[in-house]
Amino acid sequence: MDVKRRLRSRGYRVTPQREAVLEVLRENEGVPLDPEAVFEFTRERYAGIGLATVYRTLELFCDLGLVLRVHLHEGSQHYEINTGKHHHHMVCVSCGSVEEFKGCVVDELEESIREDSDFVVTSHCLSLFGYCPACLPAR
Amino acid sequence: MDVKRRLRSRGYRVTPQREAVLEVLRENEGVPLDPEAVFEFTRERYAGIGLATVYRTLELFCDLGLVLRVHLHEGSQHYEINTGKHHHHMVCVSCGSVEEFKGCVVDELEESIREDSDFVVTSHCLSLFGYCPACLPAR
DNA sequence: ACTCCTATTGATAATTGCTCTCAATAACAC
DNA sequence: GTGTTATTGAGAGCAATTATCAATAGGAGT
Ligand SMILES: [Mn+2]
Ligand SMILES: [Mn+2]
Ligand SMILES: [Zn+2]
Ligand SMILES: [Zn+2]
Repeated sequence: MDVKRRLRSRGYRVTPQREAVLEVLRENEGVPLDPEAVFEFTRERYAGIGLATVYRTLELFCDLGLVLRVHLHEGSQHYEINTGKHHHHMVCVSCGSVEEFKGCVVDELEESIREDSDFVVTSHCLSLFGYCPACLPAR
Repeated sequence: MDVKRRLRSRGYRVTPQREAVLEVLRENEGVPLDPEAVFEFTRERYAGIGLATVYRTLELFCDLGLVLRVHLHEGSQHYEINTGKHHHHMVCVSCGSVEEFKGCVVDELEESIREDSDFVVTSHCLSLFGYCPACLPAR
């Protein structure tokens, strides 16, 4: 694992809790999970893990760039493994299903901003809302 | 006021609390405020207003389309008067200042999605993060 | 393998942002 | 003015997240 090295090189320790959380996120590639869901899945691998540890681990992994925060504008934050492929999400306002889409025009947008404004953009957050194919017929 | 008419026509009542909140939002056009800030400003006009009333009023105004919810991805929700001009925001990760930008490429994006996917997009949420001109020199 | 230092953990308390409840109040149609 | 009922303020309640802290355990050094 490259992750173990990355943790240790920054003074962090490799714990079974952290390994279990990482496994869960990897198994759910493409499915943004909230902390409660990560907690439940991780308990199946490491029964004694505490919810606070899940929160702490998710934040650490975000800092390390292993994991990405996803804002689906629901009650809680969501997280997904960072595959390196930039993308965003479409959320069905009817059933809550989440679909990825790759084409992100924001890179172009950032350029046009560099012209209009003196603001230097370093990141962005984009989510789309609407109806998934399954929910479309019902209005 | 057109707003009074709009409220009454839907069975809502025109109260001094609602008028005070609307005034505050109008005075702060271009400055997304969180409920606590709206509360504090409104108290200067209507000292006895309760925080719950502010929350209820903001939600009502959103439903009526008078006010827009702004996700700056801070702890709390933000709100701004709806001027009818579609735009998004850039947030300085250093000082927290918020700047508007008009050019939104998402409309084009929604089109390309209509081709790639069966998902029907009805709305979107976009925010940009980076450094404002004032904060740039200091890294 | 043993020791020591200290990062990490789990349980739980505390905090935050927001919503609900309910009796008192006040719009406003008549 | 009167009556109906939408609205209000105070405070309880709630859900997500963060802080606290004593106990535990990773792992570098021996
Ligand atoms: Mn994704
Ligand atoms: Mn704005
Ligand atoms: Zn759906
Ligand atoms: Zn700044």
